[in-house]
Amino acid sequence: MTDVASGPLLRPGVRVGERVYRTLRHRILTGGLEPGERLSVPAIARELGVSRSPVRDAVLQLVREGLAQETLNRGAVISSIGRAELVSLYEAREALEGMAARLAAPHFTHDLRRRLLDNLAEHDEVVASGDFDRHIDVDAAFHREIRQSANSPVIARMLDQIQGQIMIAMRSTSVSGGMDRALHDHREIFEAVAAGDPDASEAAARRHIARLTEILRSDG
Amino acid sequence: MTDVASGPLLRPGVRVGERVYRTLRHRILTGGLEPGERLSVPAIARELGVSRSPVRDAVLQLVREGLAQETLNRGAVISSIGRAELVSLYEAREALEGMAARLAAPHFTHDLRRRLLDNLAEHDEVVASGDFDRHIDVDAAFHREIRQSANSPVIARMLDQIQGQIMIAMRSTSVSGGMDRALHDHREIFEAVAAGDPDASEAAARRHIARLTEILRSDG
DNA sequence: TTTATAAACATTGCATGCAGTGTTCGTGAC
DNA sequence: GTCACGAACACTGCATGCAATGTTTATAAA
Repeated sequence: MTDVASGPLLRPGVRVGERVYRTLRHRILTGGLEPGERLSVPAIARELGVSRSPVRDAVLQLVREGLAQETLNRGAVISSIGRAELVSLYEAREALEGMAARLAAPHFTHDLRRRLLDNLAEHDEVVASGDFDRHIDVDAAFHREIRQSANSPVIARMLDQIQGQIMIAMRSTSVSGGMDRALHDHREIFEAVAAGDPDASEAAARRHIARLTEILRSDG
Repeated sequence: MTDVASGPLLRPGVRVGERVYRTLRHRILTGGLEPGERLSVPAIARELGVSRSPVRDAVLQLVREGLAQETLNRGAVISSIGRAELVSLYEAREALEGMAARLAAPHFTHDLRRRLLDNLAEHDEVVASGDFDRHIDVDAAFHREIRQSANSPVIARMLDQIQGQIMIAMRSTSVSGGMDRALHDHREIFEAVAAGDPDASEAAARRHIARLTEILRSDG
């Protein structure tokens, strides 16, 4: 039992509701809770050893964020992300990742160069070893670096949100366009951003995402 | 007193919390509640004639949406949207409005043509009469038509959210680039979308927003 | 008059009560 | 065996209680 009350609940400065939210979000994103599964407030409260109030707050936040969906008087269930919804997510992601890369280009620093090169090196190993799970992580980390460097909090927040929903969908619909191809795309984005070229950076980032969208639209 | 319990509370199928949320959101967006103002849960509950629970739910949603900000144990206040945050909002908006226009182009219908032409005609009158408030409304309606035609629920939802925060900021920082210029931009977007040209549609929409972003970045 | 202190007050965040509603499961008729 | 019905059960959503915390006001000292 993952009791929320254990560990950093004692630390003041973090609401219990916030901790419950993070716990549930983590479970959803890592597959511990599957699409369609009910989020019973009393059951979760019992399991985590807290009252229903903070659990209710957490569930409402998940709904607001698109990770769960609710029906009146019937509570919330983990979102089932359909094909059409997933396409829409990728459309938004293409636009925002493109803009993030554009904005990151003029903010390119030595430090970012180092982190991106480290990431690409690790990605190389991962692709060579064929470890798909690690690929997912390294891939996500690359994009996170880019969007944090864009220095645009709104874009960063929206991309985080999109990322969460995509991760749910990925459990049922794998839209990998190939690990090696993703790595190749990342190198292109890196080159453009490192060169400080906003147009090329945006174009490279968009191609990368648009390719996945196309796979989604065509293939089953 | 705007008692939430009056009116459609009796109608089942709408949660009280949802009604409180809409009431508060409307007040924030129309200026009834100003940036920095506290959102006292007990006070709002008393005023609206409901208990604290649904009010608390509503306030948490507003925070989640970026319309309010909270501090631990000190509750929430209406967001003050600073210059940097506003720029970030416009950056995200540029990317998303551009993509919305791109997606709307292939979905152009006779019905959409009529609604956009109506809007442009009305906008003409409004500009001629110099009515700035109506300009805001007509302008927003134009963009709403475009993004609803994009048929991408994620993009539509995110643009709605951005629009809300921009409306707060607009009260202190007017970033109008001129009503006539906005109307001119809208005509360009209309032409491109009506022609079914995705690239031109996206480019026109982005120029329109980017111009405002530039005004923001430079001018005080 | 200004500053320090404490006491009164209000609010937050979690816990819990409860009516209304939806769901499940067992019983009996066919 | 299958279906209809109803009772038991569980959950949702709103209301309210309460300890901890923050804020404000009143009083006293300098």
